[in-house]
Amino acid sequence: MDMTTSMNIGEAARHSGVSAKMIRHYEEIGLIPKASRSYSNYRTYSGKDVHTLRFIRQARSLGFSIKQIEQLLGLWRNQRRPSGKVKALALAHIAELDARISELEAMKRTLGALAAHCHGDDRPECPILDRLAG
Amino acid sequence: MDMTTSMNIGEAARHSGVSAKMIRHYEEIGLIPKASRSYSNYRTYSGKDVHTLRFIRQARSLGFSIKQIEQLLGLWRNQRRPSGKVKALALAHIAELDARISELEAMKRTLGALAAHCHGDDRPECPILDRLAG
DNA sequence: GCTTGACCTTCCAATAATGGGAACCCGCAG
DNA sequence: CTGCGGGTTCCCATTATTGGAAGGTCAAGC
Repeated sequence: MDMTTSMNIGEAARHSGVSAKMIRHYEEIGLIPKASRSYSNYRTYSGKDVHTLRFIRQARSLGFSIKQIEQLLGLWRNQRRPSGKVKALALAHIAELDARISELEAMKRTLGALAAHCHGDDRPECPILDRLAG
Repeated sequence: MDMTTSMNIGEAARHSGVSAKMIRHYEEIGLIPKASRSYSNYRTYSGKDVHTLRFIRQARSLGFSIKQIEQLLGLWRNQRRPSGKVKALALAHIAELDARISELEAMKRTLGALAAHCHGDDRPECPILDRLAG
């Protein structure tokens, strides 16, 4: 599949790992440019487009938001980008991940401690409910 | 504030830590029963209602979903509940938390490794973008 | 008694990302 | 001609929460 291969959205989806639904969605919100259309109004994609879609999928799989991916795409396409900007985006995202992880771990810790003290049998008394009830 | 104190939604919000918006929402989706209304159609809440709202807020702060909270409320209100059911809910939620934490940590690990190898200066080459580009 | 401001009401919309489905069009094979 | 496997658009649902508009109500102050 070279850069001039032209394919329908289904093929582009298969080759990129991004669902056809999402490809249309990304176009609609402007993350990717509007695809050119065939005579019968079908969207057509090139190998380069598929490459972009893979980039997006990879970024999504690392938890980047669409807005962040917009930035990343811009930097990717810019041959004169300073890698510092990319790194800054990555570090900011890592910080967000850390914040979310901390939140979840705090929940887990609290809940784990409560569950550890719950008999978990047929008796009704339960420190978990007691805590929730404040 | 005893169990017979009657208050408007704003007060109930202040006392429970749940926003008035969310109280209305919880009523709408059936998580809490429809509040009784004053002559002028204002929702009225008792201290007991506020207690329930606090319970909900606490459960939300531990990451329980609304559906899970529905279950928890049912168990809380049931004097003859088996604590095993509560514990099962808690453990299931802990498992979900674990799964989410693992996902986020995998992202963080990958991204951290990539960032570590990025110069982060004015030069354009960047292993982060290289990885995203596949 | 009237105005003002704080409060309440309902309804509608938006967020982030994705999936599901209906109704309809297109092209090819049997 | 029919059927199937694409494609198209449009609307809806998810999860929890927030924002706002347009309007009714209540208490205080003048």
